[in-house]
Amino acid sequence: MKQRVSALLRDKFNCDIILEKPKDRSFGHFSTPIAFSLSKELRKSPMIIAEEIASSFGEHEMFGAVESVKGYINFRLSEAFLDEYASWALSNDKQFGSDDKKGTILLEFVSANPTGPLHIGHARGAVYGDTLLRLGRHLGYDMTAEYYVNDAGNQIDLLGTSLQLEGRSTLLGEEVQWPEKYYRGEYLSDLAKEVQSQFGDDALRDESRQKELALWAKDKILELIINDLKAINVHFDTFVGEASLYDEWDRVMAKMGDGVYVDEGKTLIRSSGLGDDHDRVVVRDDGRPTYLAGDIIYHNQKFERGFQNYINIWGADHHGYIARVKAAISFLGYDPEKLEVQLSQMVSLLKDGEPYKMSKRAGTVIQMSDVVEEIGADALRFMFASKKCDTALEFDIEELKRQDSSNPVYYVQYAHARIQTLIAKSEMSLDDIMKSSLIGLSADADGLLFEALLLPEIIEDAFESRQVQKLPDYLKALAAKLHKFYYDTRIIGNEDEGKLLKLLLVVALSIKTGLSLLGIEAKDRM
RNA sequence: GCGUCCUUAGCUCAGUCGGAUAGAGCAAUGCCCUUCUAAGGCAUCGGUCAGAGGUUCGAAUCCUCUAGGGCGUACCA
Repeated sequence: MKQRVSALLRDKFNCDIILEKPKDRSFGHFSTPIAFSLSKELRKSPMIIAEEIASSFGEHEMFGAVESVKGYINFRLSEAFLDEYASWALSNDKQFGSDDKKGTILLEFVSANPTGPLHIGHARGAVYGDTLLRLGRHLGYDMTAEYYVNDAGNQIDLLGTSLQLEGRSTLLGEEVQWPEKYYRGEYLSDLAKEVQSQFGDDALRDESRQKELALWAKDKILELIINDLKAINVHFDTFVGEASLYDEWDRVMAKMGDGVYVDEGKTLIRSSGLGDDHDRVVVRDDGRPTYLAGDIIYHNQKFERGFQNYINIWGADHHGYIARVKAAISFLGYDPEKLEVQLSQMVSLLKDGEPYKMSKRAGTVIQMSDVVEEIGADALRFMFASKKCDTALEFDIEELKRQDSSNPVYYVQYAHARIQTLIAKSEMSLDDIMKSSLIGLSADADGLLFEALLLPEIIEDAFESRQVQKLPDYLKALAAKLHKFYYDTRIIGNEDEGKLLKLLLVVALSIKTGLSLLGIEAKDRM
């Protein structure tokens, strides 16, 4: 709707006019403060300018009224326009809020190391990324969801060591020397048992088999992770393993040209001039590549696959990494601007008001799957999607578990269920309801209709600004309006029953579409 | 130290391409089910938008400084 009004104004005035939604609906559906900025230029008072502009519209089919109030120009959409738009949406529910944007986007997110199950911090990135994915696809972008698997390097060696020590200690009852860093947790005990039964005790003792066990375990763990993600409706199109990339190393190094150099037996990338503090080692003097090396080949591979844009969702602790990866991208001959990195800030947990420190290696992590079990995937998704991802988020784990009926996701779903109940209860057929006209609604009903029809611009805004919380915020507001309307207005048996039910169908459509973009299913009955 | 993200109600958070009276949820208090699902609605309480300057018709929003916090500042991932 906003686009339509905006386009109309652009044609009329030959420039973009800022449109806002007034908080007070008595000011109309849209308004613009344009007269204020014009007043200096035209040397006239904003009031007079607004009055002149408003009256220049005369009768227009899209607007029921265009008025000037205290320098603002307020637009009220015509009932015919709203009715026509709502009817179109109801009969084209799949297209409602969708668009035909063009462009291919590679979205990489989660990419948690395959050394343990996902914890609650990963969940935030997963929910944020998947919501972005659903929004982008709805808008027509051709998006690929990718998971980068760090299946090489120190953490894989450590996984093998940890696995053997765990087995020798708990299964074989040996006294073992624990290194400073190692992985632990229930999943590791389970894996050790599986090693014992599948490969025998020797496999737990023979240090030369660590690597083999580590690679075996990492596949098992990746399966765990994929299942965890599946439980919250997150699916990936592609998985790229770090280890598989190293065949390309020589070619990629040659491609970087002067971007890399050798010093004292180490290979470094010249990132210092490109926003980084200093140059970074990519290959150690013993020939082992660093983590950055893998990322360089990976990003080269990404760009060679030829997407138009790239979005990475990283944990905020990786933010210092952006400059060096972008430096590598420009040395590789690509435009670093095409890579957009969204940081998802830390999730810090409180337990009974006290900070709850998580440590993956000490096994004190709060696993995502445990939280999902407690509160359900819907609530988890709604909660994380509601928070701006660039703010550190803090919540009490006990409080989160307690959330049941007070959870906003139920509030929104309840609104949808109420509508479905009414539709089922009414003796009118869907056809009859659809034939009703939405002209002549009360002010409250008009407000509800307008709110419901805002969904498309919320979707667009949420995706383009990467601020996915705008969608859950909107759904909460829409549900609140619905609940109030439901309370105030008796629908069944109302003389305008058809009209009101049609209005509610539009609301239900927006809620259902909105929820599905959050990876949550709308309920018909609760 | 430097970089970076932040600081809004008792708590958790929205609101920032500068606009009309700063909003929700939770918590607290009180009302509303012989009425389509009370998983709901209504009302009350609660704010120096961290602080100080600046920009202008107008600032929670933009700029500068100060204070406080998170994260980073590895040849770890």
